[in-house]
Formats: sequence, C-alpha cells, structure tokens
Amino acid sequence: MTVDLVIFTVNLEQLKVLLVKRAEQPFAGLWSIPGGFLESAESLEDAAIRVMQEKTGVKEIYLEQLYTFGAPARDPRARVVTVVYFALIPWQNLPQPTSKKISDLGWHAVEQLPELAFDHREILNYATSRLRAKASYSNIAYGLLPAHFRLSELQKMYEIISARELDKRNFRKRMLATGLLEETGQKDSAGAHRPAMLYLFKKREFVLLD
Amino acid sequence: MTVDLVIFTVNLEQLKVLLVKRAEQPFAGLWSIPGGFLESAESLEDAAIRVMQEKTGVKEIYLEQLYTFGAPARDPRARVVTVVYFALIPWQNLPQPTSKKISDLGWHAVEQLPELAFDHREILNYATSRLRAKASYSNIAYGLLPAHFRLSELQKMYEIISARELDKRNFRKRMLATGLLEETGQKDSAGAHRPAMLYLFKKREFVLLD
DNA sequence: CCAAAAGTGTTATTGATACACCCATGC
DNA sequence: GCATGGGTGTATCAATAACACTTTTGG
Repeated sequence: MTVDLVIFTVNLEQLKVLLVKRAEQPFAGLWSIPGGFLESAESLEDAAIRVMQEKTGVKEIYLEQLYTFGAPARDPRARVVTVVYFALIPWQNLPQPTSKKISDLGWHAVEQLPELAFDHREILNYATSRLRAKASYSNIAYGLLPAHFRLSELQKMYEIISARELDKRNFRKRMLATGLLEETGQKDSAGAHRPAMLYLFKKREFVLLD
Repeated sequence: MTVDLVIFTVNLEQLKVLLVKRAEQPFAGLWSIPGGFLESAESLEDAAIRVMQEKTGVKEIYLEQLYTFGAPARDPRARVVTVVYFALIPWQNLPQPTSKKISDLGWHAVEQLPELAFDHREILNYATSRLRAKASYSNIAYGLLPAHFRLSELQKMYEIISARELDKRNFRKRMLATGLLEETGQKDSAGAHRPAMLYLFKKREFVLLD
C-alpha cells in the first residue's frame, strides 16, 4: 500500500506538476510522482500530508483523494496498490529549492512531460482531466493563489487550467456574484501600471459555483 | 486490503442498498456492505465484480470506484484499507432470492437503515450523496433500468434518486433532446391503460448531460 | 504623453421553468 | 363510459455570452 501525490502548481503561465527522478530500479532514471508507503498508525490523508511535506516543505494545502490504482502488474516487483491524492500549491508559497539535489526533484509542464515510471502517465492524465473538469464548476483555483490576489490573476489561473480564454467583464461579474470574494481594501502597486484592488477568498474551502 | 461494494437498486419507489448480516465478531449480528479481500492476481475492479457476482449472481452492471477508506482504527482487529465501489442494478435483473440464507442478505431502503458495522454508515452516506449528485447531471439512471423502458419509468427513477418531483413535459423534452435515447418501436401493453412507447439507451455508458 | 493593465453596463441569445388539456386502452 | 397513465406546445423568466471604451498609474 502506497500513497502517491499529484502536486500541481502554476508558474510562468503553465500548469506544472512535481516529479521525482528515480535513483533505483525499476525504472531508474525515469521520472515519477512523489509517494511513500503507508505507515501503520496513520490515515491515508495523513500519509499524503507527510509525503507532501517531505517533498515540498509545505503542509497546508488543498488536498483531495483522486483515485486508487491497483492493476496487478503496475509494479514489476510486487503487488502494490496506490491511493493517489491530488494537491494544489500556490507557486509563491514554495520555498526556494535548495541547491543540492536540484536535479532529482522538478516541476514539469503537464504539456511537456518526460517519460514516466510505472503507470504514472495514466495517473497524471487522469489527474489533469479531473482538475480541468473541476475548474469549470468550482472555486478550485483558490488552492493555486496566494492569500491576496488580483482578479486578473484569478482569471489567468482559470484560463491556464481550462486552456481557454475568458471574457474579463463576464468573469469579474460572475466571480463577485458568488459572494466568495472579499476586497482587502489594499491595492497592489507592484505592477508598472494602474494598481489593482486585491481580493481574498472569504473561506478557503472547496465550493461548487452557482 | 479489501474491496467493498455499495450496491444500489430501486424497488417499490425506494432507493435500496444490499446489506449482509455479519455472522462473526466483530460486530456480529449487525449489517454491513458486502466485500472481500483483494486476491493476488486480480485488479481492484475484477475483485469488485467477483464480490458482486458472489452476492447477487449478476455480473454485467454499472460499476464505479467511489472512494478509499483507510482510517487506522476502522477495523478493530487489524489495519484494513478498503477500496469502495458503487454499483447499480436494475431490480428486474436480480435473480429471485433463494429461500435459504434469506435472512443474512437483504435490500434495505437508504432512508431506513439498520445499525451498521465498522464505518459502513459513513460509507453509505457518502455513496448516497454521490449518487444523488450524479443523478442531477448525468444519465446514470440507465444502470437502474432494464434494457427497454418507458419514459415514465425513467422519470420515476430520477425522481426517486433525487427525491424531488419533475415536470413530465420538461423531462421528456430534455431527455429526448440529449440524443441518448432511441425508440424501440414497440409498445408496452403490460399496464392496464394506454400502452407506452418503449425506449432504450443507444449507449449503455456514463455521459454527462448537456 | 504614451504604454499597459484596471475597471465598468447593456443587449442579444439561450436555456430552464411553469403550466393544462386531449388520447388510447382495459375493465 | 370511466379511470388511468400516455402524450403534447407555448410563454415567461433567468442565466449566459458578446461586445468597447475610459481610468489610473509608471516611466
């Protein structure tokens, strides 16, 4: 029994996923999604949080059980059933990568994945399609944004996840109509142009829209 | 590792689930959902189909992985992680129950459940809410109907699952507009009144509506 | 003063909802 | 001929989609 994680983030206008380069056989040298064995006294979710923290240093994140994969031959060594979770992290919340081991842990754009170990390609395809489906009918994007954000950043997030453009006025209207957002009162003058109002999600939890 | 099943059917205008009375400790005498240990060479889905056939004699049914439950103390004897599937069977497809053992296997209305073993109450609540959610945006009801059916039966199925009444004209309009249905050309004169056209689903597979 | 992102309303279209009567059959 | 479920259309309302210009700031 293992617990594996598909950890998504968005950076440089791309949806990315965290991969680990395998040092050992089988599939040595190929990339895989991070995971670990379930320990005796921990729940599945606790195991997912533990793996998450080991790999990213981050603990408080959006986490959701995705699917359990258990084909008899998915691991050539032995029968391994894996419960896969999917997680979202705002890029801004990630600690800077340490200079060591920089090569065995990396963020990869889901559109340009390297060759993957085990059935991890299938798992990633499934996770990506689920994320995209969720984006269309929920506030899921909050898991990818820092606490305070501009509406334009939120819109960009939805556009990247769903891979299509959205109308600015309709987007703002619909988002504000959900009542999930709140003005912070602060303006972000980091950009070189007109400062934008910063918003936050009143509740950082999953809600279906409309 | 076990595989457990929440098997739904609809009979007498009630949504029902198949339960097994436990003969042994722990929880002897309480009801539980059917399940079994995962065997070494079978996939999770194959295990679910096997359990399904052992308990109901039926093999070809709608089957979907629901969730994996793995709280450390969910089984007082040992650590057991269970992958739960949910299944739908048309009542008409069920073989008549044999007279033996009739008391240790039974269909229970989800609104009047007996006391349940393990965390099976939680599992059933989750399965029921998922089924209800799916009913509102998919053709899921095909799994509960025989191959040929009247539109009024289909409507009744949705009404029972979603626990609310639907408008007959709007329902027929929307259903026929999906293009998923086909007239059989046959009429069902089993009722005491005007015979109804029988329909079938062109494809017996899960589709999101609209 | 120019470039760049922020911000803001109205109209048209589409889909969803509400609603009532005639029809075909078995008894 | 009557009781019962089968079958049909339209009008209103709500939600969604299309669409362009002015404002504010930094450089």
